Amino acid sequence: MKRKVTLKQIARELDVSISTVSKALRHSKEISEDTREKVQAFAKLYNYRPNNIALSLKNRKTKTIGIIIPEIVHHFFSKVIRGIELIANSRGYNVIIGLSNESFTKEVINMEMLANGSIDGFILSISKETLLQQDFHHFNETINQGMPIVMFDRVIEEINCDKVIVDDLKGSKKAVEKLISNGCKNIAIITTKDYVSVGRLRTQGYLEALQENKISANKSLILKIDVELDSEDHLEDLENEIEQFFKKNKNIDGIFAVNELYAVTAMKVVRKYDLKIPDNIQVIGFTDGVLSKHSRPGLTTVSQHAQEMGEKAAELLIERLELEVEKEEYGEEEEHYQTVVIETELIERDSTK
Amino acid sequence: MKRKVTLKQIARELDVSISTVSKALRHSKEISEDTREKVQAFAKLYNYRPNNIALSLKNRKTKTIGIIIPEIVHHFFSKVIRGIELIANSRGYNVIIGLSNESFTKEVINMEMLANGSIDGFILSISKETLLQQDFHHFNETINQGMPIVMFDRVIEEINCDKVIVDDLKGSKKAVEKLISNGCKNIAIITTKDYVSVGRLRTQGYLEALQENKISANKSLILKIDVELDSEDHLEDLENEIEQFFKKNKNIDGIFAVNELYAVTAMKVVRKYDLKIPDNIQVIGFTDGVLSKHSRPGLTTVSQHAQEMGEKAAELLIERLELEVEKEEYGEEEEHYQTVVIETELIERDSTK
DNA sequence: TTGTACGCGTTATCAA
DNA sequence: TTGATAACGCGTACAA
Repeated sequence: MKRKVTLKQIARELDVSISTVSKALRHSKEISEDTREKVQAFAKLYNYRPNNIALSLKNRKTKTIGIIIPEIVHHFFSKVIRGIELIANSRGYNVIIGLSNESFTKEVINMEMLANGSIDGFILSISKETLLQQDFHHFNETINQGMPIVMFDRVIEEINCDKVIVDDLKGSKKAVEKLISNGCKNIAIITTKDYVSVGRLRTQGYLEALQENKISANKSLILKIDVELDSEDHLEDLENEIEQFFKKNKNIDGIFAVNELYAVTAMKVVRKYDLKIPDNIQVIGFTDGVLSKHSRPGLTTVSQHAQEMGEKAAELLIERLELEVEKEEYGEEEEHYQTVVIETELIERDSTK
Repeated sequence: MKRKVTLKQIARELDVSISTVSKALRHSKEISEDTREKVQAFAKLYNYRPNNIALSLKNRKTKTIGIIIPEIVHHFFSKVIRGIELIANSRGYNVIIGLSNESFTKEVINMEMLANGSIDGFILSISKETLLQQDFHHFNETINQGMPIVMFDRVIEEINCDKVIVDDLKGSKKAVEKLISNGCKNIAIITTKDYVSVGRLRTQGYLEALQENKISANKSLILKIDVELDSEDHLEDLENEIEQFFKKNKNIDGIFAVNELYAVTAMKVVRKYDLKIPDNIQVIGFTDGVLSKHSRPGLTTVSQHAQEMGEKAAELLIERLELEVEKEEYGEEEEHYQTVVIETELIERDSTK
C-alpha cells in the first residue's frame, strides 16, 4: 500500500528542500532544468497530486459548492443537481449535498455544518417547514458572513441574494389559458397551501387567467393540499382528498395541477368515475418529469427546465465567487443581486385536446 | 459583514494566546474559570465555529464521503443517495457527489479530484462504459493508496473492497417463477447486454427459473437492449426495438423486464396491439420506482430496497473508516472485505394475475 | 494557569 | 539556482 506522497517526502527522498520541489513541479524556471526533471520524474512515478485540503486552507477557498435541497428522490431536484454539477465540474468545482428533508432544523444544521469552511457558497431551495415558520435567520447570517447564496425555485423575496426562479405565474397562466381555449368551463386547480411560494404563484396565475377571460373564479374549485399529504408515503390520503374534492364538484371539465404527482393522482381519480381524458376532462400538470412522459394518457405539462435552472444557478454563484476575489482588491462595491427567470414551456401530450 | 472569526482573532481581542483560547473553548480545566468564561462568552457572541478545513488538515480526515454514481436523475440512485446521506449525517459525515454520467473518463477524473484529500472514502456504482472497457485501474489505485471503497449494485467481483448488492439472481428468479406459476408459457425477458453485471445476473435468474421448471429457454425470447437506447432521450428508439421484438414473437404471454423503464415501455407496446394486461400478457419489472407505482396498470415489480442499500453501504464505509484509526495503532492486519446482499421483495400490483 | 512550539501540506516571499 | 521562513486555522505536548 503506497500512501499518498507529499512534497515533504519527495524532498527528503531527493535531498532537496520542500520549496524546491514545489517550484519544480509548478514548472518554475527558477529551478535548473536538471532538478526540475528529476523532481518531475519522481513525482510522476509516485503519482504525486497536491492535497486539496491543504490548498483550500492556503487559498481560503475550497472550490466546492454546497447544495441544500429538501429532497433528492424527486425528478425536479435531481435534474437541478445535474445542471449544477455540469457547470460546476466544467469550472473546476465540486458539489457537496445536504438534504433538509423539508425540515427547518435539518436545513439549519446542514448549512452550519457546511458553512464552517467546507464550501465557498450555497445553492439552495428552501424547505417547506422553513417557509411555514418564516424563520430565515440562517440565510441572512450566512450571507453576512460573506458566503454567497443562490436560491432557486422556492425563494424568499426579501433575502439579499441571487435567485433563479421559474415564471410560475406566467407558466400556470399559459396552462389555464390552454384549457380555456380548449373549451373548458369549470376549471379546477389542485395546488399547495399558500406559504409554498410556487404554489401561491401558480394559483395566482390560475386566477389571473380566469379573470382575463371573464370567467369568475369559484372558490370551491380550488383545492389546497396540505404538506403532510405531499409525499410518496401518503399517496392514498392524497388520492382520497382529491376524490372528496371531485365528489363535491361533479361539473369539473378541466384540471390544472401544480405538480406532476397531483396531476397523475387526479387522473387516477377521474378514471374511477369512468370519465374520459381528454374528452370529458382535460388535465395539465406542472414540471416535466418521468410521470408525465409515461402516464396514460401522456400528461400535458408545463416544463420548468429544471436542468437549466441548475446550470444558471451554478453560473451565478461561480461568477460571484470569482468576482469576489477582484472585489477584495478594489474594496467594497454596492452589491447587486439578480433574479433570473427561466421561461416555462407548455408540452402538449394527450391529456388535453 | 462580519467575517468568520478565528481563534487568532479572539486571542488578539482578549489579549491571551491562541492556545489558551483553544483550550478554553474545549472546556479544558487547565484554564481558569475566569478566562474560560470570558473566552466562551466572546466566542458565542461572535459565533465562533472551528474551521472544517483546518481540522481536516490537522486530523488527516475530512469526515466526508465521496459518492460516484452514473446518473442522478434516476429513482434508484437518488434513493441510494438518500440512504447514504441519512446514515452519514447521523454519524457526523458529509456527502460529496460526483456524477460519471456513465462515462469512464468522467468517472476517473471525478475520483481523482476527490481522492486528493477531499474525502475519506468512496461509495460508488460503476459506469457502463467502465464495465464495457473493463478498465478498473482507478479503483485499485485508490484502494492501494489506502482509501477505502464500497461498491454498490454495479460491482466488480475481483476488486478488493466491501460491496453491497441486490440478490439479482434470486430476485429475478422469484419474478419469473411468479409468471410461471401464474400460467405463463412463453416468457420473454427484456434485459441489458451482458457486461452490465446486474443485467447478466438477472438474465441468469430468468434462465434458472425456466430450467428448474423444465421449460426450455428460447433464445428468441431474450431481448438484450443496447446502452445507447437506455436513456430518457432515446425513448422512441427503445420503444421501436421492443416493438420489433414483439412482432417477431407474437406468442409471448409473460414479460420480465430488468428495469422499470423497459417494463413500462413494454406495456406501452403491448397496449398498441390491443392486448390486455394481465389477461393476455403479464408483466413484471425490476426496481420499485415512481413509474411502477403510477403506471396503469400498476406494475408488479421486484423491489431493490435502494435506500437500504445506501444505508448499508454508508455503514460499511464508516465502520471501516473508524476501524482504520485503531488499526494504525495495532499495525497491519489482514484485510477482510464483506459483500452484503440486500434481499429483494416482489411487490404485486395489477400487471400480474 | 498560561504560553510556546510544532505539525498537518501547500505556496509565496525573501534571503543566500 | 536553491532554501529557509511564514502563513492558512487548529489542537496538543511540553515548557514556563
